[in-house]
Amino acid sequence: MSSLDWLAVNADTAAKRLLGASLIREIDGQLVSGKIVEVEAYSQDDPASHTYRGKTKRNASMFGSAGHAYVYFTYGMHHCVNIVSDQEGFGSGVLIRALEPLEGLELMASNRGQSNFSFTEAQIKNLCSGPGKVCQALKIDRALDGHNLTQPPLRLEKGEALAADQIVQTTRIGISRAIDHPRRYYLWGNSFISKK
DNA sequence: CCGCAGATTGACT
DNA sequence: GTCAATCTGCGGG
Repeated sequence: MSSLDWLAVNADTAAKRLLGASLIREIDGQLVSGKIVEVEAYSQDDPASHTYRGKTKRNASMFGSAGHAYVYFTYGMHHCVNIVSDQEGFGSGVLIRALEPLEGLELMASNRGQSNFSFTEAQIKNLCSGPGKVCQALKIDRALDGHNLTQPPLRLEKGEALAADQIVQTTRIGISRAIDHPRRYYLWGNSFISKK
């Protein structure tokens, strides 16, 4: 079932389509999921993209077909997950920067190394408000690099269509090149994003 | 509340 | 050898 054809489009279009979709992780029979509320687009023609200088061992899955995962390790301690977009052979993907937690919040907290999780607003907002946090909460690492997102233990489900005015477009975070390219998108008014 | 330094590993030059 | 699509805690205002 290649039901992720809707991601075989340029990274910016895929990014906007991914807002509102759900990422569902299964860990030992337990479900952990969240709604995608903040993303960034990267592609081979973009100096800020890992694929800008061509295919390497690290970024190979970003050149694969749409709807697969690209997971990389950075800063010596964090993983980040992208959803591959566009055509096979063109290095393109969408970084998942934040989720609105839906299911398995206690397991998320546990995965994040937090104890005494008590569902306060502040604690819930701290679970998945950043790309490193998302991977920690959903226990995503390079073992899932290249994974097909139509299959367990990590799946993607399309959300409801959004009105254009629900999406905010702005510049990306944490990069040093192409810092003026407005390729970051988030849901307007959503309080689970990493930053305004 | 805000800004910044430190942590720590692997991939690429 | 350099540097990274980050997070956290701490110190100052």
